[in-house]
Amino acid sequence: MRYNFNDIEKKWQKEWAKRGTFKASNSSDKPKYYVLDMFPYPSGAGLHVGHPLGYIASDIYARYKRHKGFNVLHPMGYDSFGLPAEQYAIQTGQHPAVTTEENIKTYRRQLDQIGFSFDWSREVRTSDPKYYKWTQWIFIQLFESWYNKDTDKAEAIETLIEKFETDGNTSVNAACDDDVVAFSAEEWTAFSSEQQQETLLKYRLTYLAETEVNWCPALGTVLANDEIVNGVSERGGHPVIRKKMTQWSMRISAYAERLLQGLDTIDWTDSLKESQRNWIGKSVGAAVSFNVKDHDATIEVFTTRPDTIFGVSFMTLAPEHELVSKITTEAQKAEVEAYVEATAKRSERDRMADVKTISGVFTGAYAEHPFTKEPIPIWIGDYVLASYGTGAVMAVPCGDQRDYDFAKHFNIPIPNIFDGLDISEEAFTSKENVKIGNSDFLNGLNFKKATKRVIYELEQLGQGEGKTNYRLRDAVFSRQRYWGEPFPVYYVNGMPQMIDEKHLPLTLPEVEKYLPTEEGEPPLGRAEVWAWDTQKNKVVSSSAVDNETIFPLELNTMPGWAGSSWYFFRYMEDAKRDETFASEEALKYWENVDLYIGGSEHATGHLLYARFWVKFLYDRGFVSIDEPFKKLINQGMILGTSAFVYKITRLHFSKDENDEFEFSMNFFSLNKKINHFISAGIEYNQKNLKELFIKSRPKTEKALELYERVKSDLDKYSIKAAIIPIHADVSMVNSSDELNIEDFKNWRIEFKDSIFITEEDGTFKVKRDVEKMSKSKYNVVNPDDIVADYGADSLRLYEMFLGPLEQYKPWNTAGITGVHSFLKKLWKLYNDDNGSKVTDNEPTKDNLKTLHKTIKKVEEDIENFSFNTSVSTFMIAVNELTAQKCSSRAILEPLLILISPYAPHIAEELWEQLGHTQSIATAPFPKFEEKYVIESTKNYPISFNGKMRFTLELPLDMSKEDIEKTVLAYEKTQEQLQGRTPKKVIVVPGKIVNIVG
RNA sequence: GCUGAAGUGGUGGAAUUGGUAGACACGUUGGACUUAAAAUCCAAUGGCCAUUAUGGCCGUGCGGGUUCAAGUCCCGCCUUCAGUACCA
Repeated sequence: MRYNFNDIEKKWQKEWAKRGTFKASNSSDKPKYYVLDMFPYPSGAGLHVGHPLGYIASDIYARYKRHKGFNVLHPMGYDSFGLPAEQYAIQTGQHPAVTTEENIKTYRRQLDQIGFSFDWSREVRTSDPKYYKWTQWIFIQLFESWYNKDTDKAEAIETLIEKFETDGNTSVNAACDDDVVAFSAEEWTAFSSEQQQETLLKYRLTYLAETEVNWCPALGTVLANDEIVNGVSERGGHPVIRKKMTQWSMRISAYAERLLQGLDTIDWTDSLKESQRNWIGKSVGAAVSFNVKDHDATIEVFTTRPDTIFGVSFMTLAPEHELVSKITTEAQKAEVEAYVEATAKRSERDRMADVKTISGVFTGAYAEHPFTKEPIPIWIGDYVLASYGTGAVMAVPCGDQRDYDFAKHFNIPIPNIFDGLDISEEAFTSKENVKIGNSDFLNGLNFKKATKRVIYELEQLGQGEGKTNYRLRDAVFSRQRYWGEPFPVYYVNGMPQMIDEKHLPLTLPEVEKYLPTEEGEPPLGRAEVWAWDTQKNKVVSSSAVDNETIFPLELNTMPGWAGSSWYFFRYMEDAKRDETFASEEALKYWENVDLYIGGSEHATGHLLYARFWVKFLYDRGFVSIDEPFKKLINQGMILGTSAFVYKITRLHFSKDENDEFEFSMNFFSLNKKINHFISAGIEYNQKNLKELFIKSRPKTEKALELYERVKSDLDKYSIKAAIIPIHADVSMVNSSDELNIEDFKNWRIEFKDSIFITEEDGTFKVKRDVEKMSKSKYNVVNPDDIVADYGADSLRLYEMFLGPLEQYKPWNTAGITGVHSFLKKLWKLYNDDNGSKVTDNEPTKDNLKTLHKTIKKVEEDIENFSFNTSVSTFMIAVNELTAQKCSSRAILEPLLILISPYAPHIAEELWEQLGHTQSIATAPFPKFEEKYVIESTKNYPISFNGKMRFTLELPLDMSKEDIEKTVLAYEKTQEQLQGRTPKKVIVVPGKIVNIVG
């Protein structure tokens, strides 16, 4: 019987679906375990072999947990809103819903053939109205909430209104906008409805605010930093400017401290926690206000070094700072305006990354030092970012390197306020070993004491206070796109109103084009039916807007991270999805995700937003946990191995210093279009290049002259070829890096008549290089092909075998034969030409030893997510058992269970052959027994001065003293010592012997 | 720039607490089987030197250090990759 993987795999995939083998139950006696993958965006290109890496790992773990007796929830779905579908819609006019549906079908087919144990009955799609109904619902809850800093949690907005009605806002300790003004209860009641709404908006957890965005006027849209290259749009190369825009924001900053503290309670890698900590960016310091001379204005700054306040010699504002236009003097106006304009063209990332070029402009205005009352010049500089802190810094050049560089560059004084420290070369930035000097009442104090004192003095003056600042900014939640969740919002007199939840979902309207409108409104501005009728409670024609009962709807849509911030709860619910986002029973039963696997690129986006929403839902009592992902593992990326063919562009000839020249390849051929390619590795081969030269025919008289001259004296010249590498599709290259020349010629019309300089044996080699797998690099490997040629089990094993899960590693299809032949060997252990050869024979000692050391190793590996090493372990086990001619059921049956999480199809098939009628999926994991692997002797490495010279087999229970005696008496030891007496002998029982001397 | 991660044979990688560096594979070379190819099986395979089996020296990005012993720990560098707030 042969190992017919294609039939076996199809058979079991069908069988699992039919039997509902992997359906999770919401009530079970077994302990629960929730294994989740970050759900994919279904792109038009389908899956390549890099995508399933994490899914295979999580599937192995899920299957392992089933063997270990857990009720496992292992679902999958699609993050199906997103830009690519919209781009495609803009280009082709096809509705994103249609292309998304097609893409999902492809994904599903591809996922199915890899044999994942997903419970597909719980699938979610973020673009499904039944799903985004609840995304909209959560948005409404956020709108109807505020953050009470006293209770340190989100509360219903009604409790805030109550406070306003009884006390005004003076006693309210809330996370809110900076610009709230104090009002009394009476004032509150006297406010108009609009005033009240406007005030509440400053407190709500989602609110409208002016935010800076990258605006591209030509495209009429906002761009991600990513879509901007060198200050212009990636598509089309249009100019991009920073522009303020009213958008929905999420008050994630209210949760900064809890998001930080929560990290201590979850099992994530340190590097990932570190990224989040850094992103949240907590810093403790002081807020200080500086009065501006001759203006009724103050500049608010945050500083982590209030102790250095006497070292301030200038202030720097972000060019976008609102005070800039107010305080700039007539004389400086032109220069300042030019600088502001220039800055608007630079991206934030650009400004942050570029520390070498120092730029800035003096505004002509002065601030007043809070203590000395001395004037301080106010500058603007693009190293200060508007969105960071208050958008202004008090510059202390002696204590901050950027300030120092700025001061040096513009010849601003650098007062030294550190006792006994030299600052003539660079700033002293450490907080350690500081003694403040030259600073009035701070003289002689260290960092800690000076900070405390200065904050006290600032408070006395009413010009500052101690403050903790977070780098984390509120998250912009509006997108000027079509393919996203519509906001359940309409506007009455410019004030946002929520649509009642019983009328949800508010579904996306039809539009004739997916582009922004001519007026620069988002695509929803094109919808003809997009107004809210408050009487009929439904969407009606936009032309019907009368601002009395029919109002305009919000035109922005939600960002990609909206739907992905709560989808893990949706999977928990199976039956009551229409009534609730997830029922209380389901939420209670599954709690949170036990294991989450996904890419590290989500470290600060998705993973932070999801934690924020979960904490919010927890505060409001909708869920019972406040951290969604207990354990998290980042899988690395599988990279492509690109193939390059070398194209010769020029030949460079040299004889001596005075005789050097080049031929362009265009010189030679009669037809310009002929390309010359040279096999990789022989590009400097003189013989080949000279042959090429001789065979060529120059086109012009002048070239012919030169040609003849060189040809007659060719031996004396040395030739170098100038080459450019060109991507060739990896499917045209075999495992020995040889190019299929015919395929390559037919690939593109311009290669048709190319000339190929091959190796001696007629082959043409490509140069390999590792790059990201992508269509444009022609290095994409489709899992469909791998499954067809080698089977899903081989693909699964190979993806794991490639290396550690977290690591980035290149794909190389050639290597898959190794794991494939392993599966064939495994098959042969159970079958020969006449069918099954498994017997009921008693296992030998060796058989048991092999099995049990395999159980131990594999179990440890799975627990440590070291899947690559367990594949090696299986190979070793099968090699050993084959050599032992093992046919014993007592060995081969448990072996199948060990392998089944990795290669489930072949395991099920062999399991069935052994007479089982139940799936292997829930067979109990074999138990490791120490007694089968205990050794009585150890082959000790004997080292001399740390270098291993030979090994010596000794009993493991031999005492240290006896080992030393035996080793020293051994003849090879004496040979090594050559009469010397060892200074020292180190014996580590069970490990090593090292002789020093 | 900032933050995070990674550098070990021709290639992917192994060495889990400092204790035999290169497990397991790929590739390559040689051999068996075959009319031939594929498949399968066997052997060799870090580099250099020497050779009669035996051996010797070097070797985990670079430079130092700690230790009886360093891929592993410490200090200082170099290189590559990722994230950097509207790609998902």
